[in-house]
Amino acid sequence: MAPQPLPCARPTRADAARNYDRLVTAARETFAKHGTDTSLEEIARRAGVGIGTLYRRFPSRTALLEAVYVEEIQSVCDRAYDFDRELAPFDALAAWLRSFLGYGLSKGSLASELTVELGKESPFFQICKANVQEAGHLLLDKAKAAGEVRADLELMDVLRLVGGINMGRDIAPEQAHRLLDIVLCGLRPAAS
Amino acid sequence: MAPQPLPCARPTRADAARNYDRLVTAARETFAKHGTDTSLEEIARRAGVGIGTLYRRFPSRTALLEAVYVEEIQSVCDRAYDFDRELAPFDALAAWLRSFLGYGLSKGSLASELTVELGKESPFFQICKANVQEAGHLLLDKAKAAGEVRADLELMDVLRLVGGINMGRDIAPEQAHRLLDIVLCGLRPAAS
DNA sequence: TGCAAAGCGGAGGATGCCTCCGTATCGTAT
DNA sequence: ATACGATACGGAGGCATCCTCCGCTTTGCA
Repeated sequence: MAPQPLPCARPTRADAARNYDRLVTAARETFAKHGTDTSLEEIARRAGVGIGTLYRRFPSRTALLEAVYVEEIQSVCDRAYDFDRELAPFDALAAWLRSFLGYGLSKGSLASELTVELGKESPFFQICKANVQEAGHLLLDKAKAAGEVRADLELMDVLRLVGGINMGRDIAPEQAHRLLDIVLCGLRPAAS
Repeated sequence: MAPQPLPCARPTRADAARNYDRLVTAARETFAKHGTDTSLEEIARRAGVGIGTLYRRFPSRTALLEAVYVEEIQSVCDRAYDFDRELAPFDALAAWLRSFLGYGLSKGSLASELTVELGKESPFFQICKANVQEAGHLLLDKAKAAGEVRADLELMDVLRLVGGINMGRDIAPEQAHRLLDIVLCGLRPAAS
């Protein structure tokens, strides 16, 4: 089953669409550079729109985060299918988790908020989560079937663990990868 | 080597000491009940002191967090020595990490902030960290010596991993313990 | 008992969140 | 081309929080 397309809230009217794009672009840049606690007024200013416009389109800070990063999460999901095709079951899972982690690292503190949001209820994230879960299940189930990971693993546990790795802001990438290696070892079937 | 005593910023003058205690107590209760994003003015109000007094004593929200929880972190450290005495190496390490995790869980979102702070530079946390590391090294090194965990583990990696588990707020305790079990498996020597 | 040092506390400036509504712009029907 | 209803814009302003600053009070000591 292919992942569901993401719903898109981009408005139809020309001026509205233009402002939507400006806001998302400004938010992407600003969140990446200055962290997700940048004031929304600052983002509106950079986008050259009024604060009212921002709030009409994105009722909450989270809504803006969603719009900014949903697309990139999707690309992480998509990669799962490539890995599945090209690698052995465990390696595919490992590679995917690595890219999942890498995605988080490249986004700095943003990753934390996004991973936290995985538990929340928002139209965007519901679908995102479904896509992540679908991709994850594919890889995890194959690895289970091949006997290369413990059969009692729950996907959300694995994701949460990987997500937790870069929760502590400013973790060094090489440390993050060491942590992931520990987790990957933990996924292996218990040595009898 | 016994852990170092914690430096105590408790002031000497009677009125100052009284207010210090009131603030810490109010903060402890309020953070526990309403999360760490309670306004500092609210805490000052509950403590029955002015906001100025709070800020003079605790220049930042983090400083207040430190004062509140340093003592409890210490108790987690202390338990390491009990575990060391009473359990086999790996079990002692596991038990300690479990209590480390349990400490975090019981504090809700506070745990995140504290774990993040482990990387920071503050007089309080420097010593805290030293104590945690000392306790952790004791258990980890013994487990390594017994060949019950991988020899290449770094203590801070392990702590960060465990700390990361309850970074995602609102994790269910049983899920948290499942995650810890995965991590514990990951600490084991690679099955040859 | 008197006094200097230490402490107190809240007014107030700065900033951020979010709402509301008068004005401007767009798309379309004529 | 024009007119008009729907849609969108944007910033003033209400509210909350952060944090600083400084005149007044309390304390401990001589």
